[in-house]
Amino acid sequence: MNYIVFDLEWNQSPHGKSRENPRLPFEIIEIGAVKLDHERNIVDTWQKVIRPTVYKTLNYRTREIVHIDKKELDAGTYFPDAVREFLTWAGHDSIFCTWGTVDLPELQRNMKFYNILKLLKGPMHYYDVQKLFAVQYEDMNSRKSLEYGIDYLKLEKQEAFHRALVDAKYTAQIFQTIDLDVMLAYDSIDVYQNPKSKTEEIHMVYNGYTKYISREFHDKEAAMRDPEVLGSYCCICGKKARKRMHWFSVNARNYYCVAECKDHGLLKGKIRMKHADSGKVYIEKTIKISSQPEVESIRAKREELRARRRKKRRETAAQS
DNA sequence: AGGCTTGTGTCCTCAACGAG
DNA sequence: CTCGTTGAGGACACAAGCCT
Repeated sequence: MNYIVFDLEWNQSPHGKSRENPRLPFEIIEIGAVKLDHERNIVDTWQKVIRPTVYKTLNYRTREIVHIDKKELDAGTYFPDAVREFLTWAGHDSIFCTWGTVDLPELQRNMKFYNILKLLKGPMHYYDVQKLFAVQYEDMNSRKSLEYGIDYLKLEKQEAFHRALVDAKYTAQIFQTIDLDVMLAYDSIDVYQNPKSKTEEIHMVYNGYTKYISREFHDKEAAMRDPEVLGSYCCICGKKARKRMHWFSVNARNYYCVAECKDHGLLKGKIRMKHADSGKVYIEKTIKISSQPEVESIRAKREELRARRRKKRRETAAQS
């Protein structure tokens, strides 16, 4: 088993949104990758410039960021050939690692455009090094730039950022500093190819929380009627926990609840609605260990929401 | 410039319910 | 019965911050 730390550079329509191809808003122009063995020693690298077929000139903003000239692009590899070679080089039992959450979806969107998405089965586990960096060095929820991470760790900046192999190397260097237990406790799941059937649904148990990714439902209401979606199970023992506060929403996408496990105490649940490509919806549910003060603040949040609506109504009623 | 995510806030509609 | 109030929540806009 190897780790494949990769990075992409991409381009977009040079003439604005009105003249973009809606199936491919971003076109990959370079793939760079570093292979690490199971002890995270660097053992190989791989890099290819991709010859664009959709946007043949660079968007002015892309030109400012990515230092690739037209000659290099014109001499590049046709995307499907490059991806086939990349995946073969990566090997089937490897785990991908990227800085942030966007590279894997972008890779798959480009693959879908060229009708070769079947070469990469999803959903898949991967390591988001940007997230691991936040867990180990920051406040857990921050998302910093790659350069911030390199500066923070005082690693040498020999090569300029924003070439795929360079950024992949920097990401790999940061990845090497992440404690094994942090890494194992915080893997990520890419759901560009979200679960379609009950058997494809994902149930993950982490240190202190669980994650569930559902199959597709016709709409939000159908999802919020499903017993599996609504259930709150203890993230330690897996037993059904008793609801202390029913699912309530702050907006159209997020639902919260509080439950209590007989043996392991207070739990907080969060449901996030996601839109699948097909127009249907699926949900991501996390259940975490909570505490009395946190439950109080959730309750306060709900009360505040109600109070604000009440106040608003009073004001509008007073005006008319 | 554009995509994506997360959090906030506003406005509107719907249904339940009690008062008159 | 109608009306007003209330909770609930959908639709949408906006602002950060990442990514290129």
